[in-house]
Amino acid sequence: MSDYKTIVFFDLETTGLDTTVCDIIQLSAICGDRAYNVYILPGRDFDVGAKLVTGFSVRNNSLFLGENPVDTTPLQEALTNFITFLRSFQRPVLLAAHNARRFDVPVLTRVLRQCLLWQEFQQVVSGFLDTLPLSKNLFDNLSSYSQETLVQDFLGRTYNAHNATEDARMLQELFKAWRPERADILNCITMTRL
DNA sequence: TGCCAGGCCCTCTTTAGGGCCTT
Repeated sequence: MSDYKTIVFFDLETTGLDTTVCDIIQLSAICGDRAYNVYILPGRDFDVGAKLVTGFSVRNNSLFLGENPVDTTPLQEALTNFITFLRSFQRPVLLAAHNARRFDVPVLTRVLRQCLLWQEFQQVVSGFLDTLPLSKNLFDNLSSYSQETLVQDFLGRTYNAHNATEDARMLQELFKAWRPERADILNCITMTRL
């Protein structure tokens, strides 16, 4: 039975677009005023596009955002802490991201399975909400449905896209502005357990 | 040198192709 009590908005920055191999370098989530953010040192090289778009790089085995080094957390610990963060909300919890079904979900699912945390995750998160089809269902004939354009159109502002913290925060703001009906939301959910 | 994601959606479609969306 698909249902939810809490929606947590999240975003990943990764080393590339190939969901079968890319590494997560930043994981951010927000629900109301409560936020989670972590940086992870990738185990593989960045695709050229990802380096340009995110501004992340690795030098001397350290992760940099622009010219600034950032503290990193081992992947296993980062995911465990993420699940602990999610567990603090009223269940069932939905995780929402833009283009979640095609990008964030396969990446997050793969690394959770690799770290043997998928079952623990499933106990907390009942499903994923994809705000890309949600936006298309809610609003016909927009020129673009990219998150950056939607933020410009609905919130009237530009922001630091491709920083996971800002992306997750802006997605939450968009969702508030859209005020979707429960039925609209349930139409765009992928359950974690079938 | 040239390749380098992939599934959904749309249309001048279905014996197909190109754009979108995520990094």
